[in-house]
Amino acid sequence: MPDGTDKKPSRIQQRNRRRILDAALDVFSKHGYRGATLDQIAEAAGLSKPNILYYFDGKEEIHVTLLNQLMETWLDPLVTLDPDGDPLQEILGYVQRKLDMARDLPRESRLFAGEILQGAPRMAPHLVAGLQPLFDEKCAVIRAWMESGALTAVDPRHLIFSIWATTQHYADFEAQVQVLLRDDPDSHAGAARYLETMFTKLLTP
Amino acid sequence: MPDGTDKKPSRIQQRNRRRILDAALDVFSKHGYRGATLDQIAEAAGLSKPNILYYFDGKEEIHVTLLNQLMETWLDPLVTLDPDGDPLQEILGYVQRKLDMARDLPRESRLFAGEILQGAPRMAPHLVAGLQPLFDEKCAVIRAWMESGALTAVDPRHLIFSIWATTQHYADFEAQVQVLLRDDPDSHAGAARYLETMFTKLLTP
DNA sequence: GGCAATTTTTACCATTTGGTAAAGACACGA
DNA sequence: TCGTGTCTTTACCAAATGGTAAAAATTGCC
Repeated sequence: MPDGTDKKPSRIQQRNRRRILDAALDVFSKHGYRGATLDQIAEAAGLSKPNILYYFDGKEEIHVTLLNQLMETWLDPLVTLDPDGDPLQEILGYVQRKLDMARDLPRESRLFAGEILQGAPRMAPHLVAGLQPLFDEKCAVIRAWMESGALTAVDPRHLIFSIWATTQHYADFEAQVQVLLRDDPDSHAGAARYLETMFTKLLTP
Repeated sequence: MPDGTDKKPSRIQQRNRRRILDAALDVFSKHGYRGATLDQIAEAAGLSKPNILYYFDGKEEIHVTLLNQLMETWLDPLVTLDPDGDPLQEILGYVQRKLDMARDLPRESRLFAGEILQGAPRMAPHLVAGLQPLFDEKCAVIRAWMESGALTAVDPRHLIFSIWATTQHYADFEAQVQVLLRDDPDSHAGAARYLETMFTKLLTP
């Protein structure tokens, strides 16, 4: 097994670890943690099961690694929210970025959703250490905007929840959305328009 | 095994089937379909595993039974949407009912969310046969309200999605919400106020 | 109480699954 | 080209899990 204290992962190591993580993202997001098997991941990665376990200590480590990597990507749009920008445009831009992520990274969205749905057994520490401070900080920013009169005053916490819920819904509930929207050629644009309207009307007098 | 063609299920049968389904709802909603084991369900129900299999043909039948029962409960608030009522009040009432359901039936919400998240493998027929027609019907009702000028015109499909997403979010992502809201004594009321504001501002000029 | 039908338990089984040991193949610098 | 460290395969294993057979216990009706 590649020692955890290694200085330089070889090219083969980098390539295979990436392969494994990509395959695992596929499988975990499709079947959930317990529903995914190492055999499935191995086949999707084009490697043997013992070979997978040469690169990772076990199923759980693969899952945790994915979750860790995901955190950064996932929080990035919120990090980008600029206290010095135009309040409404900042919020609308955030909504847009989250909606684009739901379209472009549905596997990541579902991996995250599955983990939270089960009570975040492998992610609770990250939520407290990573998400909570950022959430509080941005809530304060939004609250300041509202107190300055730049935005209609609503509870910033529920505002953020509603942004997460409405955007991620298109990835997490895709199976349902697809049945109900049937052959809508560009539902993404429709969702974008709808959400822009909704949050604009909410936040302006 | 109790014959499927039975006329009258005995009292014992009724009691034990109910126990099993309640236990299974607990376990399935907490761990997902594959994550749940018959042993866990059996223990939660206070019965032995073979005894469980005396009442149900297998794990899958228990799951499907739950899903079938759930459909009715789940769709009921939307069924109640009255074409002859006051448009805004009807929508706001629907939001309220869905939010109450997220609080009162979180297990059901998570069971449903988990099933959809995995691509609705055991529910796709029900979505097409049960949900789709109702969805289309109510979209038409809402569209008519909008065309009559009683509500601001937006895409009714995305409106309904946003209602589902924002309300169910409080049940499905409870682990996250709880971390971020920490010791909010009555977050339900806060969510109710926020959502009422949001949908009112969206749907009125 | 006696007896048939229902319900529950005991004792299993086959498969799946996460994981391991150790031998073999391979890469690459001296 | 040789040898050392890296990577991969083969052959397993123990535990967990969905499920079954059949005996034992219980219920409910006459």
